[in-house]
Amino acid sequence: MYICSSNRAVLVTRSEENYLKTIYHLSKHGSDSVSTNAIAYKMDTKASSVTDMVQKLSDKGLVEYVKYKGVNLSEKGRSFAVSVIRKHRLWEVFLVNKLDFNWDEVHNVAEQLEHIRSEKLIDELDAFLEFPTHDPHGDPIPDKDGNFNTVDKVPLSTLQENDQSKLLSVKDSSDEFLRYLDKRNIRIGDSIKVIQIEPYDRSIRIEINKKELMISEHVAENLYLKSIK
Amino acid sequence: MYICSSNRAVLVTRSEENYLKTIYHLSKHGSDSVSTNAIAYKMDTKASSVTDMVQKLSDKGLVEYVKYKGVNLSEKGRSFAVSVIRKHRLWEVFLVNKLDFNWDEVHNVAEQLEHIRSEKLIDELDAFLEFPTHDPHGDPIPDKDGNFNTVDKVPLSTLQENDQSKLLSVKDSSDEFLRYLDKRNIRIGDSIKVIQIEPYDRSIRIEINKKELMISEHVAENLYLKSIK
DNA sequence: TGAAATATTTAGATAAGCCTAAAAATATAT
DNA sequence: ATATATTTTTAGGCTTATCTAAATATTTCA
Repeated sequence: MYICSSNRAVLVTRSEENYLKTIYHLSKHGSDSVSTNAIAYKMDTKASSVTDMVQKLSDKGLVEYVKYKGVNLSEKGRSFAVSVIRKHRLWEVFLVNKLDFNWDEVHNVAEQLEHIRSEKLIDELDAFLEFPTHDPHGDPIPDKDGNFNTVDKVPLSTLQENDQSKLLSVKDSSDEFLRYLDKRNIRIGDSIKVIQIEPYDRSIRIEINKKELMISEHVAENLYLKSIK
Repeated sequence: MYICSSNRAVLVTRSEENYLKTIYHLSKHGSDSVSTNAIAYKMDTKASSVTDMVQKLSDKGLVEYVKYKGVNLSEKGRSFAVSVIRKHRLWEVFLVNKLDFNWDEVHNVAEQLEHIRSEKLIDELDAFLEFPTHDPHGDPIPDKDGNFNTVDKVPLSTLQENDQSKLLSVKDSSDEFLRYLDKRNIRIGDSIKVIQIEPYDRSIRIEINKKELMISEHVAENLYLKSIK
């Protein structure tokens, strides 16, 4: 019988945590291996640095790595990545709900806070925030065991005319996009109805908060609505 | 006219912050230069490492360093050290007052949190905690400008029989000592009266919370009471 | 299919922060 | 005062995480 433990005896540095997190995010989309270049691009570093690190992660059993073929997280690696994401998102909730941060201001600080090592800290923070299930951008917060509360979501750009649904999260959470949404009073949880899709450029007229608004296809691709199946 | 700015353009690494903090604490006691060995002992590192770092801090204008003679913080260095101490103590208050940490559990976590870089974060945290003036161990929290709320305090071991005063802070804030105090229900703010001093070993019988208690000289040296002048 | 383009890895360098061992300066004590 | 002990610095190495440039593998497409 195997003890398929998550083996937390492994020491993972801050830099390794960042790599694991990035690989996790990149493997959400395409379901196959993550390429060296994709990681380098996302982390704003060089491919050669990625190769070095990926070899180290492989030696530690955190990723499965085949030369020239890219990497996949191991069970252990996924567990670390999810734990970092959990911390990041809980801190974001703290910053927005308890301190006076706007949702476009939390990212840099949360990127630092996510590396604080203390199980008690994160458990107490979770309780203090009353066990939030989603961060300020609508992304789900994994629980202690790494389980996500998954809800089917689809980009607004895939909806049809007259479809109506609730804004669950944003794909792009850059300062610029979030401020764009603020300016138009678009908030997570708002109900959005597709009034008309312009065939020429696929821009969309929507109704939100009883007002009509025009958004580009690009914006629509970055808004996730609850799937209406 | 000199612009005697605190010159925050200097980049200070996490390790440098730790050295500055340690030098600050060591220069509180003896008022002259801090020796290489004293720093090494306090930081559990080697004297040669301290020499390296102290030279770097000197190059950056954060300390005044004379070979073989030790270091003193510059104005700039003191400012960084105090800023780290401010962050450390505010986080301790957060952990104890908002999360469910005991005062003997905060140190390790605060040592990590004190290095988070975000002026907004620390200002908002300060406000959220309602601008606390002291941390859970009774140590004063400097304000944004680095000013401490100073109150004269003296070790309990210097009091005379029948003297009575309030417990302001602890000198030793190790887990062991704090748990020793917990076990005897001794808390910051409690009023303590010296009943009798045993001449043989300078152990002291005190009255606290209407009960009498025997404490060793060593314990008495680690309890700071409000000076009765 | 094979040449050109692209992606990835390797080799060797650098900087930070630490180490050990040896050398040099300072302090102590007879 | 000078020999001994202690403290501090220097010299040279190590590790982590990065980089550039060159070498090698893979992919693309004519």
